[in-house]
Amino acid sequence: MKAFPEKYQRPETEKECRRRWAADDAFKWDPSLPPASDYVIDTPPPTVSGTLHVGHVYSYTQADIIARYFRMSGRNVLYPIGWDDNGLPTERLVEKVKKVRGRDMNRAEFVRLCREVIPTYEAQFRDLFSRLALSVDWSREYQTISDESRTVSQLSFLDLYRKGLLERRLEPTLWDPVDRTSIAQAEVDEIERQGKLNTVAFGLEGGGEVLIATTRPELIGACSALMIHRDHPRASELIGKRAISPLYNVLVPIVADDKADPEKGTGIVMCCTFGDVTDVQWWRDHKLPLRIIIDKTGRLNADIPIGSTDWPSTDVASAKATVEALKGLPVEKARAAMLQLLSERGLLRGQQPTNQVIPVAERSGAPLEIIVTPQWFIRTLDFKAEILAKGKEIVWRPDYMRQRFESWVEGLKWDWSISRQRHFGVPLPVWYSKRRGEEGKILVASADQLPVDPTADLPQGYSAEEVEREADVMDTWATSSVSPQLVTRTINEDYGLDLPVHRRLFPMAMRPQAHEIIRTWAFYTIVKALHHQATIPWRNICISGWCLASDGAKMSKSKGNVIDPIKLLDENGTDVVRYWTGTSRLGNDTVLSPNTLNQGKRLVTKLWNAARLAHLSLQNAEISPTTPAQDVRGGVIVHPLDQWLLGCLADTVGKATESFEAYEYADALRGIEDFFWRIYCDNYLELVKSRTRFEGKPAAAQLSALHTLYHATTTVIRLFSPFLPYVCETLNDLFAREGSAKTVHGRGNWPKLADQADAGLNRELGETVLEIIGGVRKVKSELGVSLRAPVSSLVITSEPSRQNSGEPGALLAPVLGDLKDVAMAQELRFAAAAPEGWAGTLTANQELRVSLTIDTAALEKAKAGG
RNA sequence: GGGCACUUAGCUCAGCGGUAGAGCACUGCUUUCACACGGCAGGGGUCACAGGUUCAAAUCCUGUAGUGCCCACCA
Repeated sequence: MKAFPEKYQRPETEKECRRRWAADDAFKWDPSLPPASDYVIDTPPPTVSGTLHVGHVYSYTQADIIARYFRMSGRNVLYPIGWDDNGLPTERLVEKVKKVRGRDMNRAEFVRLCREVIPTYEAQFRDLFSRLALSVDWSREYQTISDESRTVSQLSFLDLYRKGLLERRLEPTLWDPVDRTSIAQAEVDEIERQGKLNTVAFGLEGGGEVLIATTRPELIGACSALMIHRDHPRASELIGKRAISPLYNVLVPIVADDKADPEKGTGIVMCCTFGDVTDVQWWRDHKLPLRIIIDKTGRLNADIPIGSTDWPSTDVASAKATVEALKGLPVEKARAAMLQLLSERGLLRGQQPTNQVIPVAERSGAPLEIIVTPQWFIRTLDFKAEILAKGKEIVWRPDYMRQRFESWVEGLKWDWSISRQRHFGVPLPVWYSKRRGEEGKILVASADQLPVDPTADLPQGYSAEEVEREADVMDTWATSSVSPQLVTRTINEDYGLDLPVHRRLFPMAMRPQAHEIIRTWAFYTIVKALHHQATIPWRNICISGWCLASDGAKMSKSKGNVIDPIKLLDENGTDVVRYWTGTSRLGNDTVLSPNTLNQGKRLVTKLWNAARLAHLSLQNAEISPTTPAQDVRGGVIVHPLDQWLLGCLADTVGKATESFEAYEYADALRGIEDFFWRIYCDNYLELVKSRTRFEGKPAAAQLSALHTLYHATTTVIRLFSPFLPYVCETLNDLFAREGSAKTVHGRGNWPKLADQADAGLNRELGETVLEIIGGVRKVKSELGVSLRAPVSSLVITSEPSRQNSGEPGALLAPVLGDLKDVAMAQELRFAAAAPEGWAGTLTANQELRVSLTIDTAALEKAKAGG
């Protein structure tokens, strides 16, 4: 064995471990092993859009703990890593860093800038993940914007298009007027703000008026109907009549619909194309005309065909004046202007403040508009039942996270829009024909020409003049939703680069991810697997919670409670930080608590020192340990306390294994820690010291102790190693015999239950010994003397009720020497009753005499039974 | 408005039908002999509240309140 260093040199050791893991290819998937042992992880490719977050540390470490366990347990783990580097977040980052605006540049130039900026940020993530000791296979690193990823993503497009699951449709879409792109339902956030509910008077055809309430008066021009509930007092009077919109004088039908709440506002609401999602539904249900007055930048149009046949006005001239007054104004300003105009004419009849929750774009924060543009949609609404069924086939960890998925699917209102009017993404692989006779025909790229950029390439058999080029790109989720397929490089039986590998690896074993992207990443990945192969993408999904600041609040820049993960690692060391993540189970949010970090620090130090003690005894010993089970059976480990310790260890191994198999790594950690501190360090090491180190002990007892020490220490190191990879790797190496410098994290290196001694071996004896040790410690503590203070006489008696059933000394005979040593007792004897006048505990002059009464019932029973 | 989770010692959490647990913090003691980044002992909780089931409830059921999240509505 190597010499044991005085102190644990953390930064150097961490580096050395990483070097060795890389040199040994320790974390590579081995294709030559039988497929049944495969354990494939669908690692989240982090969005490379800026700052590292402690949340990354938290969730990626949890996944790694699981990965390390499964690898050690013998699975052939494939743990890939990639970077999601395209899409809106990256564009915004590049715009910030380079101080440019993507929309003012041509695509090629902007993409060049993106590719220039990305590597710096990827390097930061690579550095963090590597320091975290993620046991990923770095040789499989990929980018979602690489040629290969673009090919796979476009293959996914081809397959869905061919199956009719992906369509180009001209229809209302959620629109971000700041980023000027269509977005998906999943990218919608909400903000709360103060708004005003305005009561506005509409005229009635043939005289009279009707009052409506609206928070968006600037959309009066887009009004295509008024909606009223059947139970509204004026329902019978109004339904079927036509109203005249103020300022535009457009004739709009008054329509009955039960979604109009008679209690809200005036009970009569205008339907505009489009103010919100309900408008879209009304527009569809009642086949209302489309009246668009807002453009893609969120401003009011100048060109509004009022007066045309499907946009009739009773006073076209004043309508045009209104259009003229509002043209080019952004919605907020148009709203103010409109209210001004209404109030000048006495048409604004009331105003009351109201708390509004309005939908905004997640990325830009801009209030959304709903705009009619041609976009590409993946069909989801027609497949809710199938998607839900697939969700039920997957094991959600924790199980309740499935509910979030299900309520999201049940609440879907839009198909999945994947086209984005942006630059840096995977291009939609299509053109539109301009050939005579097939104008507008969609020309899809062929599989063999991928990856394709329609703005640069052409469809086979067409000239540049014959096509209109699709300039949109896919949303980043359209690509990251095939993250498993990016790894297998194959979509399904028909499309791909490596079908045999895909057949072997897909569906995968496990997806780790955070809960806030269940509605996006988890959902989209499930949809893609369903559409491509009618299957689930993975058998398990592990949902991690959030990391909160130490005050329990969400970390955010504005609160100034953000912690830099690199600093956290510098200050504490990776193992300590990983310990903290390991104490929190899947799905639970956690606070970054100094207490827990401190606990981890203590553990690492204690582990180091306990190993050092064992090492001191073992380094010059000539022993050849086999397994705990064999050494007990083979008569090498003969001492009852050694057997007891190994029995406890077996129990710990069994429980930890069981917990890990259920993905309850936090339970496993707790059990391992419990054994390590309470049984192993606090008691066993104290008990065994004399037998290993003092002269004059029987050789058999010493050999027994040394073997036990070796087994217990090396097993504990392996048990802790998924959590504390660096210190465990280092310690494991120090105990390695010459020429066997295998990593502790190697496949199959998890302690096997079959190799352990019998669980619970000599349990009663061990517990009785602990009771005696505890009793002596308590006496010494209460008397305020050192634990090392010698005891002149230690007398042990049984509980009064047991006193007739025999001498406890006979039962404890084999461990008397150990008890004497650990208690520092010069004399140890058993008595039927406590000696007269001792009264349990006492001191006399310099002498410490201790009398303990213990319950030996269990011990006797065990003796009798065994 | 619907759903989910949580509410246990000052703090962070475990326990989930059978005498209240851990770590940190607190108090006292303890330092040649692995570790003072240690050890030992101790104080501290009517397990959110109210009902119910049970021989027995922190644990199961019902309801209430608070916290967080998800979803929906938002004229």
